[in-house]
Amino acid sequence: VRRLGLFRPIPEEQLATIQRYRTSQTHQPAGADLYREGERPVDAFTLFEGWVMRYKTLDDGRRIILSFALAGDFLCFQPDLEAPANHSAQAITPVTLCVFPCANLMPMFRSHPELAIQMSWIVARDEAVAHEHLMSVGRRPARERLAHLLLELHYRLLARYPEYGDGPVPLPLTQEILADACGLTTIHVNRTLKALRQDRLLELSHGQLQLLNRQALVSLTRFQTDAFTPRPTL
Amino acid sequence: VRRLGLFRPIPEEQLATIQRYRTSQTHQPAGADLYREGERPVDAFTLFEGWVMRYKTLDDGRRIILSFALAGDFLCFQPDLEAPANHSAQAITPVTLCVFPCANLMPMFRSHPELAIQMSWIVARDEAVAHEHLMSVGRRPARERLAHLLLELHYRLLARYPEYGDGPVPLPLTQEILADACGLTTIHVNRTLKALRQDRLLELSHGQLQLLNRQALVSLTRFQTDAFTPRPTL
DNA sequence: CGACCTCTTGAGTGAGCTCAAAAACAGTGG
DNA sequence: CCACTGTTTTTGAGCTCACTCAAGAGGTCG
Repeated sequence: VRRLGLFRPIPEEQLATIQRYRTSQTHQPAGADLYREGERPVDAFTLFEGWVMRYKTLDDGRRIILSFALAGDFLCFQPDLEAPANHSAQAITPVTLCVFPCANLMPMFRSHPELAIQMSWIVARDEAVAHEHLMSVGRRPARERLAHLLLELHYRLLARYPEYGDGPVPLPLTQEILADACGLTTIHVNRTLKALRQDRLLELSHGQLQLLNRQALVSLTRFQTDAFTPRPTL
Repeated sequence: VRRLGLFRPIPEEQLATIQRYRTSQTHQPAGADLYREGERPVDAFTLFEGWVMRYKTLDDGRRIILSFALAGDFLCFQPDLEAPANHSAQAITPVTLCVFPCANLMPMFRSHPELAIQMSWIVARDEAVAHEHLMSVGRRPARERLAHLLLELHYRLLARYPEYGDGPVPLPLTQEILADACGLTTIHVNRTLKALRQDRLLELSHGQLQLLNRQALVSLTRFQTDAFTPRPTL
């Protein structure tokens, strides 16, 4: 029961509340769509385990990945909960989710205002992350852009799973996914990774990421941790 | 009194509350910094009149503009209100602001939960706008990118000031600002604007934007209004 | 009437793209 | 355990969109 939606201590009373509004947890296989741009979402989620990507597509197939969600992140909150979703979300690995029917969210906030405040924190953090990506995609060259993303993910993984320490961390992202997150082509991501590897900055293969020179990476990308420190979980 | 922070009707009781937590309105000249990345913000604002840009810079001067705020938008809400700001905001034109000391925000939300819910709406809308920009900057070529931004601004202006109708709307942005919003160079923005003008899609000069072929612009940029419709104001 | 932005145009370069194809890998069923 | 298939990674060659550098024209404000 301790792990039910909790990645930091929450008062007992509040926990009981949350449990009242969520239905039980579910599993989804890799590749499952959690919700789709243009369709009215029925459920919101807290991610327990696994990787999820949030993305948008243009009708000709161009895609941009908005963010990666890791354990503890909340998915599918949007301004108007009755409106169609403005982006899609898909499981990258098999995932475990805690389901909150969207229709329950507003009542939940109204009866437990503390949760509404927490939600505004969560969304504000998501916005800060989006701003960080905007900076990368708009103003950093491919090398810095990719390095920055990998540093971000490494930082977030380590915050969540400190046991990884200095060793390699699992990173189940294809080069195509990295490309869509950085606004580059798959091919150019490949070449850029090769360069980073040759410069002994990092190693990425077989789904494992190893930072070889964190110092150099941080100064190359001017990496700031602010935006990526975890926030309270619902 | 009707225009004090209100761009849509708000119940009397709620209005009284807001007024209790805000100090009176102020004016700032064009170019004034409202808050700066890395410094702890003291006030949050509702913008009454004028244009504000939110932006981030890298230490070597590269800059990206995250969003433009128009009348009714709320500025300077962030996850941790005690932390240094993660981006800067500057007045583009002279502005009129309604000031909320940051220290008052949390107490205000706690005593009036409805406002916390509205804040999460506002932030979620800002996030959706950021996502839209991410799509542009990451996946659209210069022409579409610039046209999309101009359409967005035109759409938002018209929603706020319907009296402009089909005519030209004031757009007090330099090409350098447009460039930093699109992740392009000033020079390339200039050439791209020239091309859009020659193709009779739009006219932009002397701070006036005129759409000449809205139809073509919408289909060129696949413009969706969803993200940009106004939300409740604080 | 200068001084300073902002806008405009030209010429040349390069980072990242497209097209094409081979090599490595992972999952599947026999 | 292996052949088979589809996905992912890797490499080469050539091109183009957007960038840099440079300089002139136009506006605006003291």
